[in-house]
Amino acid sequence: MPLTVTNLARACMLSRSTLLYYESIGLLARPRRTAGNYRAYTPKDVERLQQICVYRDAGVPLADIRSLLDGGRDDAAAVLRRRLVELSAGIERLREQQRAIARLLKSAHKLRSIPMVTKEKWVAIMKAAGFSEDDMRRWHAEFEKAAPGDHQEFLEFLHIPADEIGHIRGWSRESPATAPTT
Amino acid sequence: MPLTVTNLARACMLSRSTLLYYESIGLLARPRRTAGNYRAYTPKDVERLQQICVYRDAGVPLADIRSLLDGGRDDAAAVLRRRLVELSAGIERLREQQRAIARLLKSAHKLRSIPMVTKEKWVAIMKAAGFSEDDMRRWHAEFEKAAPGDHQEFLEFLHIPADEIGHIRGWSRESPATAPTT
DNA sequence: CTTGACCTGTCTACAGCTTCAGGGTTCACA
DNA sequence: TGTGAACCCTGAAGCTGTAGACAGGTCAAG
Repeated sequence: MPLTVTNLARACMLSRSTLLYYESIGLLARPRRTAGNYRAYTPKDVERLQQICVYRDAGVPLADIRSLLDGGRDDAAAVLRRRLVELSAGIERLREQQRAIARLLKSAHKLRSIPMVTKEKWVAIMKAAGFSEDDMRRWHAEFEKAAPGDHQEFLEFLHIPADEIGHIRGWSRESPATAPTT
Repeated sequence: MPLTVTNLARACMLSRSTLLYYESIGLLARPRRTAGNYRAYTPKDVERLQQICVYRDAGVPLADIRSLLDGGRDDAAAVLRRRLVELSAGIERLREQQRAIARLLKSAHKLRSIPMVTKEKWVAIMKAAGFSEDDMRRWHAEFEKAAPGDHQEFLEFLHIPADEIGHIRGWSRESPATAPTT
């Protein structure tokens, strides 16, 4: 009546695959085998697995668990304290997501339209992408020259009022598309 | 001056790879290309990406984001509320881990020895694995017959006192290893 | 014309598993 | 003795979302 892999897995609330995986990465030693080549776990294997589970339940990465149990000399307490810090960060991240969702739901009636790209946002994006004011002027000029229709559409897309659109397209036509940077 | 992939990525605090990945899975449309085959993103692309980022920041899986933006008709609010529930569960899991670590650290002086396998634990494991009292008796008998030395070692391993070990091995030898289940 | 900073697509890796394909073993029951 | 269910085996591939490396194309400036 050897202790087989599925039985041990059930006893430890893990899946058979998980045990096999642990064995494959060397976290769990290869247990002895029965005549029929079935895994037969010994109490030592079980003890090891239980230790693994303790750390696993604490969310310690498998690599760390291995070094704790094998190398032995990394202080377990240090690893756990490090994990504690990670956990705080993790919880904070999730809370941040909760807040983001709360904000979205609060403006639920606008869900369809978020996020509207406005002139301001577009400029911010382009600036963040490293475009200078000059770059943008040349970009408009280029756009106006190459595809005036699309340019108009684009400006409408940014929800810019008609008169300002006229203004922009005006100076876009005047300024040379390939003007020097200075 | 087209808006290229790296620039857009930087502007949105993503990596180039991420944008390429989104494009590869069809979450982001393939943008138009310049003469030199560079990606040139339009405001529409940018808007799409911004919407993606909004949901991404809320931790919504990419598949859900796609169905929200494309299929359109899964209620965004429903997805967000579902995500909210997941987040609560996630936070609770992390808190549980914190508690587990706290318990471990409280008994720091014992860190070396956790978790000791005792007779009780072993029996619990075997029971959880579906072994009946009878199964275990037969198991002992089998063990005693096949490898008496290992049996002794195993019992010591479980921290069972010497006299009880003698007792167990005694009846193990007497009872037939292959006794019927009844 | 070269230099250097961009861009291109493709491939690999990460964690921690799960699932699959294509078999062998064990055991109770007829 | 045969059959079927419920196990077991190995090895490989797939999953999520992202990061980074690679070899080569493109482009503006000197």
